[in-house]
Parts: sequence; C-alpha cells; structure tokens
Amino acid sequence: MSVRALRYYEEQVLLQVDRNSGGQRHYPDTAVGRVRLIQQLYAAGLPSRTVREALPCVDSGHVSPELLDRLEAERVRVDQRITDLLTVRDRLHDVIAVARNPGPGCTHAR
Amino acid sequence: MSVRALRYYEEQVLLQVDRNSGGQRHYPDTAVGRVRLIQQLYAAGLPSRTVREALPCVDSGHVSPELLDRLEAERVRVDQRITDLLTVRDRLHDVIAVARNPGPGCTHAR
DNA sequence: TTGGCAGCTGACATCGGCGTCAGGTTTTAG
DNA sequence: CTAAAACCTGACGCCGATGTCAGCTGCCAA
Repeated sequence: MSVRALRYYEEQVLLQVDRNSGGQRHYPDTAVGRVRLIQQLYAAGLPSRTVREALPCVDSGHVSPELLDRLEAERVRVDQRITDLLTVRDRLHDVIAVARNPGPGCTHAR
Repeated sequence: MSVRALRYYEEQVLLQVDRNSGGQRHYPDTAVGRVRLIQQLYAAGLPSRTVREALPCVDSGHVSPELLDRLEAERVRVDQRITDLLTVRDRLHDVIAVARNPGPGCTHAR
C-alpha cells in the first residue's frame, strides 16, 4: 500500500480515519481489513460508485433493495469475468506448454 | 467493437490490416478471432506490452525463453486474480443473502 | 530551544483504452 | 457526373487510481 492510496480512500469516504490534535492521521486497526476489502472490490472491477455505496452498507448491515439489485448484477459480472479468466488461463497454459515442448531440440535457457 | 478500437489495435501493431488502392481498410476474416483474443488478453489484465510481444509469437509459434518466463508469471497472476475474484464473489453472495434474508444466523464468511 | 524527520495539504502529471470532433478523400447511389 | 455517404488521419479529451512535487507544520530527540 502506498500512502497516497490510503489518502485517496479517505478522500473518497471509503475509509474512516481519526486525527490527533495536530491533525495527523491515526488508523484504527480495523483499517487493515477495510483496505483489503476496498482493494478486492476495486480489483473485481466494481464501479467505484458501487463501492462507495456498498461500503457503508457493509458497515450498517442495511442494504437498499435498489443497491441489492446492483450488487446482484455485479456478482453476475464477476462470475462472467471469472470464466473469462479461466479461458485465458487455459490459453496461456497451452501457449506455454507448446513453447516449452516444441519437440526434441529445445535449448533450455534456464 | 468500436471502429476506434480496431484502429487502435492496428496502431499498436496487434492487428494486421490490408488496404485497398484508395487507402481504405480491408480486414481479413481471421481478424475476428484475432480481435477476440486481444480483448481477452486485455480483459485478463496482461500488461499491454506483454500483449504486444506475445501476439507475434502466437503467430509465429516461436517464443523466446525470456518472454516465456513473463507469460508464466502472467499465468500465475491470472490464477491469483481468479482466486481473488472467487473470494469477492463469495463475499457478494453473502452480503446479498444476508440482505435478502435478515433472519437466521449471519454466515459471515470473513 | 532547535534541528530535522515525518506527516499534511493541494495541485498537477501520468497512463491506457478508447470517444469524439474536425477537415479532407474515396466510394457509391442516382 | 455529382452529391451524399462512408472512410481516413490527426489530435485532443476523458476517467480513475496513483505518483509526485512543493511548501507547511507537528513531533520527538538532544
């Protein structure tokens, strides 16, 4: 994690941060898991707006039905993405296998 | 597919395109699969540089050992990404389930 | 007290994968 | 043959998550 990213999350109201009297940040220890979650959601490609809306709900445990639908839609997209990635992985696997094993005279550079 | 994207791929030398005497593009029919492949690789999050280097190798069937290592590394990253996405999907699933059904025990799967 | 590291703020820079607009050329319909 | 339609090139715009730089300020050690 970069400091910049933490500041950014805070700025986006994704992460709550305490300050001491001098204005310096003090991260509650829950922040670690929180940041991990944020990164996961970003990595999953959820629109940042959805992330912004979803996180407070994760906190409060209350989800509006509208958001619920959006989350469901996101889940479907994530599923699709997973299967796409599986395809790509297999493809990479094939390319690598063929390249590794082009027959007898393979000069192993490593 | 947008026209712009095709032009972009061509510009990046990912896609080979013929021209007629007047300079207008003429796509060989292999272009369809090609474009699909490109999009898959992009979607998989491979660095565009790697995509640029990998595609000619897919054509020629020849892969330098160096690139091979990079591909292998990418495959690992894709795998990692898949497991991350699975985690997120489960998480979404839980949130949705709980929101739908706030009665029984909350299966807080981390 | 003071030096200096560390943290803060704000703003501008970057990068990738396109969208989009402008201004010119080729193709095509009538 | 001509006008419209379709294509071409080049360039600038955009968005999101950070990097980065500058100019202050707070905090701790000596």
